[in-house]
Amino acid sequence: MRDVAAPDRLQVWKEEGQDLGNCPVRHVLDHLAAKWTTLILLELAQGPARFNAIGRALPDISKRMLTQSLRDLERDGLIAREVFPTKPPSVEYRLTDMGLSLLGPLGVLIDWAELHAAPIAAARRAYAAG
Amino acid sequence: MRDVAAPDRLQVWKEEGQDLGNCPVRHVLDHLAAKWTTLILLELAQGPARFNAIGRALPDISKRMLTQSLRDLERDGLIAREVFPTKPPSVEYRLTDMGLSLLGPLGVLIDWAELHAAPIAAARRAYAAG
DNA sequence: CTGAATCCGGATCGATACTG
DNA sequence: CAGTATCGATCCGGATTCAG
Repeated sequence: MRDVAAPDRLQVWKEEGQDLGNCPVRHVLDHLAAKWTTLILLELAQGPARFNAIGRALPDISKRMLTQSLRDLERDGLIAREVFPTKPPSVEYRLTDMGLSLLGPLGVLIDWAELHAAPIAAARRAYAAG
Repeated sequence: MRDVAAPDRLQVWKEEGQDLGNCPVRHVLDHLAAKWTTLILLELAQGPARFNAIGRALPDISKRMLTQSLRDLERDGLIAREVFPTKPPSVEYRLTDMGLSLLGPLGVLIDWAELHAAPIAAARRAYAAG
């Protein structure tokens, strides 16, 4: 059970003298929070896709953010970018093995989020009211 | 296996006409990414704590951010705030049941992050070099 | 088609000083 | 002890425009 292990994690880190403001976990969480990277990962989980195909799948993303998010993910080795020298050129993005392995933990979190979406919304309303 | 379910999630959402830019999952991920909330949750996982105690455990957090992060978590019902009318006053924060239930999924993600921290760092260096 | 470059408004964050 | 108020710097994200 991770419910038992998790509480000790922070203590272990502190004993190891980890920089809590800059630990490896933070980098991962930052990515997940980047507003689009998670959706891109989920989209690519359905198979490789090209730039505009991803853009179409995520209606409200701008080209700027799509480019930036893809670069971030590529930089961390979660997705791979392959250019086909066709005319006009096409670029395909796909999950790497590491990116694929993130889908599991991510799914767990998504399950939690969906399960608790209603209680959270309720707590928010209660907080606003009181 | 969630590795199988996750890829379909996005497709399901789209079929349901979900607003991908504003889905419940996003709210949760935003919190985890808020740079401090995760650390606060881990700290409180070790037991209830008072304002300054949390602050001391997280060396580089400012009072401003600590207050704000605690408010956010309280607002969403992940932590509870109890004021003791002592003199001087003391305020204790503790995880709610819902907050406690988040530690599991969070731990899974942390495990992944720790396991892949080295490969990610390597990918980053390789990207910077190439 | 696939991006890069630029500009800009708003949100965010940290430090400081102050209150009950 | 437990915050609040305010200011300034920085960052982020969106729209637009340009290029290969």
